[in-house]
Amino acid sequence: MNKNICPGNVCAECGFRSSVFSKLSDEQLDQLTANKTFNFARKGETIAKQDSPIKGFIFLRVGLAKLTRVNPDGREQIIGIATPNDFVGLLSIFSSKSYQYNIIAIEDCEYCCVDYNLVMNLISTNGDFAKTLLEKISQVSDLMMGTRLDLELRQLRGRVAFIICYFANEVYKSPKFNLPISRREIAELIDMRVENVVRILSEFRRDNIIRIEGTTIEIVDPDKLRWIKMHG
Amino acid sequence: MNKNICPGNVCAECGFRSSVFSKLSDEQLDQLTANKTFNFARKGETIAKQDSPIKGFIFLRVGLAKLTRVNPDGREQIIGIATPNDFVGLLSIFSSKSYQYNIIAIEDCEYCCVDYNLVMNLISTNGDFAKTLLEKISQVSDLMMGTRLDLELRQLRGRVAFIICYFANEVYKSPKFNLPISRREIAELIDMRVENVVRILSEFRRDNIIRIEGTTIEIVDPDKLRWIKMHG
DNA sequence: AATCAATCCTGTTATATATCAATATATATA
DNA sequence: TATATATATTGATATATAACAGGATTGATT
Repeated sequence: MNKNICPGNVCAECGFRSSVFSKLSDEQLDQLTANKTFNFARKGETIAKQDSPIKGFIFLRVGLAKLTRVNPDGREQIIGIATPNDFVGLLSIFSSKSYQYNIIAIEDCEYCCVDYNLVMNLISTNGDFAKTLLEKISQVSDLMMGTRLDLELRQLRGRVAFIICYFANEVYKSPKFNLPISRREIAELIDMRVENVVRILSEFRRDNIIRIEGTTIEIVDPDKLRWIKMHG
Repeated sequence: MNKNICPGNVCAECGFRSSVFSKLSDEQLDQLTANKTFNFARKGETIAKQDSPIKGFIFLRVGLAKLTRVNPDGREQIIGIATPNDFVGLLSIFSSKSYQYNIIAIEDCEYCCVDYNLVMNLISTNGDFAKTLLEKISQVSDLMMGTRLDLELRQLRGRVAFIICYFANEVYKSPKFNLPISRREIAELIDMRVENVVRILSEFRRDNIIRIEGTTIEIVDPDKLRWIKMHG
């Protein structure tokens, strides 16, 4: 990892500032900025490794990353996708000395890593900052939990529809997008088998619900897709 | 709900004190104690209702409660069991003005409800308290998430074994216990159908893995049960 | 261009789970 | 006590999903 100058705007204007750190004084923010590293991760590279010690708070500036874990059977499970301006791994940072999940870039990423001890000190001295952090953690946790619970009681078609809508609405905010993960990874994300992911995608294409061109997916019939997401 | 004198030990000696509020000064704790209500809930009664406004922090002193939610399809899902000394609903209390889940007693319960605004003020003024809270939230969230993720990739036999082990090891700390929930509720908890819960329990009994007498369950062959939990 | 490996895709078959039906048992209510 | 109502149970059947097999396509490497 390289400690570099952040190539983007200064922190005060970055998503970095606007979200979790908004309650810090200018002085405290300067202190933080001085104690962070700026990093790149190419697609496929690991940003953090499950069970390895937590070095700091990871703020994803640009790109997408997957959060994965290897379950006891050795099967790999993707538990979520991190998008720009996310604090990744926030969930477990207060309950463990090591990361509970792998964080792996699925697009080229830029991220900042903020010193762990410094943040901990700020929490102790700045209660409003702590409150913001509590809110953020709570949101992230709620969202993830809600997503998993939603997925659990859908069957395969519903799950595939769900994930297509997720990328279109939440990640790319466009009905046409470049699917950043393989069929295998979709399967790992929504707990199904690769063959069935493929099959159902083909089925959706056959029924003119989506269009597939190489790695690009376009939603053609959003109503029907939404219906399947809810009732499939 | 009645505002009563707590019949147990004073807060300073209660689980209440020992966990999340350990970093408070005596003065702050007194303040908190003065602003809490003590309540009973009989088996089946609702302690908090999904989508209703959050009144305060709920601390479960005695008894068991289930956390449920009604998903968009109207199907009821149990997302977890709260045990004594749990802060229930902690997960969403910072991200929402209303409860994300129902909290329903499955045994007679005693619980305290601590004033919301007071806790919020304490967070702002006492950073170490905030940190403790962050840790607690993080733990709860991790545990719940981990449980759901574990359950997701098990099949039915594995899930049933999981839930029996859960009650024996985590809740009652004994191989013989009184199952506090119905077959239907087990089904809602581990995402399966009542008939299959019954069927698999009978199967386990037939195979001399458990003994069932009325509402009592006893684990007879813990090794085999653990094996099924892991590989079933 | 040739080779290899990974991913993608489709059909067939096996297995797990849900659904339906019918009865028994317990629990609440009048 | 009698009657209704929810829960528990078991069997038969339908459906959804996984597993297996074989081929097509893509991408990287030599």
